[in-house]
Amino acid sequence: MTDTIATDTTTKRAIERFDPSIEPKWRAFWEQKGIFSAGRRPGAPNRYILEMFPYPSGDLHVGHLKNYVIGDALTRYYVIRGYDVLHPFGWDAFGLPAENAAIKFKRHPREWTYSNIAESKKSLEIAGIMYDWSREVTTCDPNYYKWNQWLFQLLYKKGLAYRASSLVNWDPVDQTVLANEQVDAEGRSWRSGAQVEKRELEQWFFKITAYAERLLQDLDKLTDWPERVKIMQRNWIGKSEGAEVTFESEQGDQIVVFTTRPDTLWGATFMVLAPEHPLVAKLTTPDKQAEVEAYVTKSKLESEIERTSTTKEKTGVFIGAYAINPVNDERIPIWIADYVLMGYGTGAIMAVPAHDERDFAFARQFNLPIRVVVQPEGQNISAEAMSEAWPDEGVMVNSGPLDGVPAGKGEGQSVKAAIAWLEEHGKGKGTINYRLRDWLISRQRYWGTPIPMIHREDGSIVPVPDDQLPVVLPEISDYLPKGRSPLASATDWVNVTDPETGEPARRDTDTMDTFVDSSWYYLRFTDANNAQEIFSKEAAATWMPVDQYIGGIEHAILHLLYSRFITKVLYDEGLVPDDEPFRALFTQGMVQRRVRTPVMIENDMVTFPEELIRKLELPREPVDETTARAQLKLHGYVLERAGEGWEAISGPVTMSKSAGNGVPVGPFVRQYGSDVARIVVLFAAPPENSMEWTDEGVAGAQRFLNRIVALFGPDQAEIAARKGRMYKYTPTEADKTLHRRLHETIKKVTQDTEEFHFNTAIAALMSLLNDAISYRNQAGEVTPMFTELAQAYARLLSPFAPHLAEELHAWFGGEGSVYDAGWPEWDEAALMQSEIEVVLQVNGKVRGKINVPAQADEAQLREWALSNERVQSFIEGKPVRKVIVVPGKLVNVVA
RNA sequence: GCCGAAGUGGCGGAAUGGCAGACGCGACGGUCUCAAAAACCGUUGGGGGCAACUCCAUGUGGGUUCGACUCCCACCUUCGGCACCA
Repeated sequence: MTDTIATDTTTKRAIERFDPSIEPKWRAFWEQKGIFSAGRRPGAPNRYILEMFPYPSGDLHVGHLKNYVIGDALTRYYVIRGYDVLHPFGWDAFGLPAENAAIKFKRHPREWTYSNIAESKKSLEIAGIMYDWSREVTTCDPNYYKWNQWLFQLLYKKGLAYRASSLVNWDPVDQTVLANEQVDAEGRSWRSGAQVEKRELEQWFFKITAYAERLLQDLDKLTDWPERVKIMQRNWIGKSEGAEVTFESEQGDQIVVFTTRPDTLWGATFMVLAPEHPLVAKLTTPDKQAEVEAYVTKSKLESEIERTSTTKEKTGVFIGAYAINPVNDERIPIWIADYVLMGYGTGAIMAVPAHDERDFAFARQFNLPIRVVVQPEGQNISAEAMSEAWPDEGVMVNSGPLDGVPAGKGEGQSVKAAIAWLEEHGKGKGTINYRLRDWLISRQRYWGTPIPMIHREDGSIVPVPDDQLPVVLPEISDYLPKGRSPLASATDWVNVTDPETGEPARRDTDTMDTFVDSSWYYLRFTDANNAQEIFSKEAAATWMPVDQYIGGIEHAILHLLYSRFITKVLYDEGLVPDDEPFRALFTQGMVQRRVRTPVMIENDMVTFPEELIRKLELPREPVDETTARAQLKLHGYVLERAGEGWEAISGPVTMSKSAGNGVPVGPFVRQYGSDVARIVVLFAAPPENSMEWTDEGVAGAQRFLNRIVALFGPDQAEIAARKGRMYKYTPTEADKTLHRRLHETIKKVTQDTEEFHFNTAIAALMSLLNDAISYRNQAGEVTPMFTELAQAYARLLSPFAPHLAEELHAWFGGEGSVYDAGWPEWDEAALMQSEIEVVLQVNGKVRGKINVPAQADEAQLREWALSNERVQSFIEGKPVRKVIVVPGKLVNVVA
């Protein structure tokens, strides 16, 4: 920090720069003093701040850092404010990627995972992200997954874990079953991207549907969650109210349908079953057999994307059978069609083409009858003339007991009336349906928590007794996926004796979905080293719920919904104090960076590099420059000169290993400092937005820290010498102004930090720095006011540039850590100005400004405004109709 | 198709009913230097004017208001989520 590199010609003071080599000593200092250890301030109000724990992917780049920098800034803010803060870290270490990497690099998943953890941890330490490492958890450690197994058994005992055979999502590449949440809209696996197939398998499920209503209702309690996350969860839970109505086939088989419009039952003209519906085989008449089987087979083979495409023409087959409409005993044909999904409702619908868009399209496609039962007000629609369904309000017609009732959901309206009628006549009942499915947790893979259950020879299942947990993942040599769990090949491990009878039995060979591991890890942090329990009630009561959870929007549904579910289960068990895990949620935006690819230009002809040819499907043969630019532009690329050669520069894309645009943490921090990286990330954009990482942004952050050092560095001894002394002096105007600016800044930084407006908090600190520099240049010496400012500045900087803040604190004679120095408080009185500027408007346009005493009242302001020359000239002698006076702000004269 | 968010200088963004463009980046001019970099000083929304100044301007069109980036209505565009959910 002492390397003088130039001389400022105006003040002849040595210029110093921010030196990143000061950082390691402060990290060691914090570590040694335990500044960021939870429980350091017993009795103080506490905070639990948590970033979503990562999958250990090895070397971190600065894009990974953003999440941690936000959490670290908040942690430091609350620590300097005097809170006892829990800020722990861990590793979501189980899961497919380790196994896939193990297969690819021929290393054991454990070895690969732990070496990644060591590397990632080093990056975080170098970056000075401070965690209470004594509470580190690693999900692939038996001391952790033991409690995963315990949790599984708790759910089992409560009837919330069950085994069932069902049609499940099968990923043919990763060779495993996936949860619904892990399959995207196009029917592709979240990991492998492969088209998922449907298979009938026996699997373990968690009964999350038992909590559907609470998961939905309690979203309203989460006032500090982003609205869009809550909306996504609401949509995912997908509650709809309606009725179940029982139809009967002519042979007497009961066919239950779910409908949200039981009022339109009288308009049902046919019925549709999902192709997979269990009654299809039984009901199909012999003459239709071949046709129906062909259709069922075809729809099984069709990919999810083809099947669910909304633009597709409706397809279906009449199965030859008829059902009786329970409300009017009408005989209606039964069809199968793939637009009816087995996974929703009952897999069977009554079709009311007049009032449902899809049924309408189907009826038109196959010439099925349409009957109007809701007549829109003031219209008289007829089935023949309809060009689209009428799903809206009107009055019920052709509906027996419902005729004349207004169509709608409210009291005294058709839906309620229909449900009442159905219940009274025993033909159906009001019901609520959710789109949420139970959580399928079995995985036929090696690298996960073994499911702690034992299968007896008679087919029954018993849990592994608690005192035999954990069921340790066995060592095997071949973890290649093969359609059944690789664990099945560990025969010594699989073959056990029944804990109750001593008879030979077999272990369950599947492992748990990694989302089970991450659904409760935040609870383990409260008591991470407890060998007796999953966590103690007291520890959970002390810290839970998490006060601030920070992570990516990509977990809006999966992880957050599962965590809420598990917390509710544990709450019902009396183990946690609150039935929601995360009081506040913040979803941060991505860090992006442009990708630069060198391009060959010879004789004005451009040859694209191989990687761009493949990625953007560009021509292999050389093209002229204009064509090249146009082709690149289509993909958001520009062609630019770079030194001697040329580069194709992409638009900003998320930093990632695959895009090759990550800036590694280690080298960056060593060259520029972690404080620079933090300022870049926090200042560039609001933290919820994505931000572009640029060299200019880095230079700007560096400049800011350099200016701080250049201002305070040369004066450090003098500032330190004045520390704690009280001065009696008559403040100059400049003193008063700087004092006011300091307190304005304290207020703004405090408020902005609490609201996650780190970019404006840092802007305020830059602004104050600019003022302080001007002040110091004019004063020409270290004044009492400058000393006051310097002391406060170090503390205000501490959440954002912690190493420099600690250095400043030490320079200025501070004892111990800046984080024990307390956060500066602003003084409202200091914000007052004796004289303020008031804006004068004529007809809403600014026409002048006057300086007036701050306490000037309305009458005075009015007087001054009206007598103002410029105001007069704009009134142009017209009569003044109205004068609006906003004391302290403006006067608007309406003429 | 449904739901949601957003649209402000060359760029990131600031201002949630009261001076639009804080802070930063970039650009331009200057100081220092043999030169460059760094650093420092200044200018920087657009039009008009020698100037004091003035007009226009926050996606588009309307409205409410003394006053609208901010509130209301309609539309356009972009992004995100869901999507044959009965």
